[in-house]
Amino acid sequence: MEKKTFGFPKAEHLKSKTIIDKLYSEGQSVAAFPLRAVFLPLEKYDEKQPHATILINVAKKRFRHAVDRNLIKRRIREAYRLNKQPFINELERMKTKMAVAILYIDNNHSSTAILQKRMTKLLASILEKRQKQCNSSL
RNA sequence: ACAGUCGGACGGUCUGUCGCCGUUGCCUGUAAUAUUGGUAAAGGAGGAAAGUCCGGGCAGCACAGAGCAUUCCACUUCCUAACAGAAAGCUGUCAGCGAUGGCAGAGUAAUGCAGAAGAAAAUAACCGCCUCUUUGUGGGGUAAGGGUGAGAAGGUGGGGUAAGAGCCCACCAGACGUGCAGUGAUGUACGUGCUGUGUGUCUUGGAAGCUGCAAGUUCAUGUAAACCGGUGCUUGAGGGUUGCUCGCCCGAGCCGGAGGGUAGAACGCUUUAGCCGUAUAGUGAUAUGCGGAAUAGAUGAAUGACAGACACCCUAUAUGGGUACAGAACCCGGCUUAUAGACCGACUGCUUUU
RNA sequence: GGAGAGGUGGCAGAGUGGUCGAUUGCACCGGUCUUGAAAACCGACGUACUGAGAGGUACCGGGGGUUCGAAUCCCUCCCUCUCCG
Repeated sequence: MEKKTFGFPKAEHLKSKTIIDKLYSEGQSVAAFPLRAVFLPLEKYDEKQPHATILINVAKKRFRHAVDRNLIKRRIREAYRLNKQPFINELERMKTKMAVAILYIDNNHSSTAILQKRMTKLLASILEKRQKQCNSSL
């Protein structure tokens, strides 16, 4: 059963309200302007679940019109979709499942090229922080 | 031609790469039409999807009846499922040379109020004018003139008079009555001297049960039909009855405290008061008949990202720049607001041109 | 998505057709008291334009309308907050 490398199916969307609440209250954050990620490793390790579930959020305060918010969300989604593979592989190696919220923290639009660059950096820094934590806890 | 007014209709297209959503077919898989994964096909935002300002459909709850309140609408006729909307008209007023556009318009029988200013805000006499006279800081007449005000007893001119006044006359504005035209608002002719402004209460006619798809229905998960206090069980606790009252109905629980569980799924969910074409009726909104096409239904929320080409616009050329407003959340009918560009039809013309 | 509530000096908060550019409290400024400060008391106190000054005009989220007259009533746009299974 080969999984697609660039897909972003429904199972990878973060939907559960309980996990989201927990994520925002207990999760840790990492920034790579204009993006910010809040992430939380999950306690249960379920084989059927994907390794990372993602939530993308653009604040209404920053962009009043729905058209603008949709455009940014779509660009972020594309950036994640095209650059997620190294991140997923690493999580698979570490045997962790993770919930991640990606927030947009700028008041201006950003081009797709910039977002893609920033996305790779963001995902790398999440892994770095997670790695440190594991080491220190051991 | 140019400038403008009104109405209608449109609001990018194609190719490639990588994705998302539900539908259908096939394969996988199964006890099974469930579930999982794969694959193919044809689809996948708007004229305003927006604001949520009105009106419905739909859903749940409520609804014996009576009275009293409350809110909204208001020129006329007409359309509609309905409306505070649309259509065709009427009157007044403002803007424009004009086509045309904006705004206002139920009634006044009764009754209340009108700050400041002003003599007085409606049985009007401050100044002024005229007159009488017992010459007093007096009596009477007078709404033409002054000043105040949004508004001062319809307006202008003439006659008339002591001075004046619809007191009389002409013209103008309104009201009422009659005739004529019109379904009607209203217009028009004649007659009657009938004539202050604004705004409440009120009157007349019409409408309104409440809550909204987070409505509501079903399933899953999970426990606690447990514990403490108060009150009640036909001598009626408590509840429903639309805002209130009467009256009526239900009938064994109800209120408070401290705590426990779930925050998932499915249905509702898209085929209609809808759209297109055409014929007939109507000035028109619209109605009726016939024929035709139909594929968004997501739910931390899909309908895209990137690259290229074309098309259109701007600038003197392009190698340059630009292509609006804006994203469905149960569904429709309107209104309002935002909007680059561009098309069709009808009409208007002051200063313009032929 | 739907349903409501509100916007007034620097801040809070009254005013619901006429006396209102605006009452009250806090803050700010000046004075009294004190060696000094606080508290208390007294006084003054919005912004812009205009004017020598006295004063005048405009402003109650923005823009229209009704009215003789609007913070108040009506329409429309903007912003803020609350509620829902």
